[in-house]
Amino acid sequence: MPKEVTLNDQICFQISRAHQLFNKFYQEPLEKFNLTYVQYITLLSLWENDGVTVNYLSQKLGLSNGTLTPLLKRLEKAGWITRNRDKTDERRVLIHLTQLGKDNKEPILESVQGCLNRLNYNDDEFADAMDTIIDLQHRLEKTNENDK
Amino acid sequence: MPKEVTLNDQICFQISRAHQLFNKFYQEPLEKFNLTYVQYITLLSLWENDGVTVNYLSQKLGLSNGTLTPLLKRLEKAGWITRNRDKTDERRVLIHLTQLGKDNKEPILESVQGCLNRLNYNDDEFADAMDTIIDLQHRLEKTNENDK
DNA sequence: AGTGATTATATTGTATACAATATTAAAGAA
DNA sequence: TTCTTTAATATTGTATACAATATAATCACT
Repeated sequence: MPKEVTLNDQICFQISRAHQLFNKFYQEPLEKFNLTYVQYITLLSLWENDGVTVNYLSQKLGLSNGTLTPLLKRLEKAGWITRNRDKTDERRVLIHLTQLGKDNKEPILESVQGCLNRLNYNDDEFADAMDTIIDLQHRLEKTNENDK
Repeated sequence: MPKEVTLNDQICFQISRAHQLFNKFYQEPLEKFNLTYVQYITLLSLWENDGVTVNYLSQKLGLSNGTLTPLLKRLEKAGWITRNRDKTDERRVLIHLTQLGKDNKEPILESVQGCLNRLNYNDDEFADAMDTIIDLQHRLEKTNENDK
């Protein structure tokens, strides 16, 4: 007799839930900066590498340019970044952090870290959790590759 | 000297990636049924419990009614479900599977299972991965609770 | 029965998210 | 140099996703 397929047994569903919970989780530490979770992740990438193209961010964040273009415009409007055509290659748009974007790195990271600490992961637990998730990604990527 | 905060070290980011990859992963098995991943998850819940309210689905799926109402209307339009006001309590909308929705349970599950098998999880690995994700959810939920 | 509070769903506004298409610029070929 | 191809970003259309608000029905209390 085949086992019944239930919602809660689906790993995709549990990953979705974790994703939703993270979105909610980040609301509190980011509220005072008027940032969403995805906008924070974008800034995180820019704090690592500034002055990059939309395409670079798209690869790094795993988001399409159809998602990024409006998102970056909102970040620009809020004063965190600038968007400028590359003078040497006018197809490209270069994204740079503004002084505001640079100055707020530490306060934002502190606010987020304060919340992350409340998750109470010790180093081993955290490493194990990351390994499990990365391993899942690899399995999914391998399978997705085969589709092409 | 404090460690640098990088994108790839963020567990939230890795969860997001896994979520995105799952969305892509489900495209292939669901394409022939013209279903999205979230629509599939909704049907999965209805195959467990049919004739439920929007509110019930909202709780079960962890989605707001602002998300579910248009999603259910699309499922209705495609012929998978019906939406009817409860005669005994006209505030409620009861969601029922159509014959099409019932008849396609097995074909859809088979199509999905065929892809899931390609993830190559054995029972122990799968159980461990699920435990890790559920544990993460609990940590996030506990923290989110404190915010209220 | 009347009314205030509660419940259930729908709507609105904003923000992801991506596929497909369009636009423009650069690079390469004839 | 002109033409084709390629590359980079933007736009459009559809689908999540949720907070805040609106609407309507029910419940609880007097």
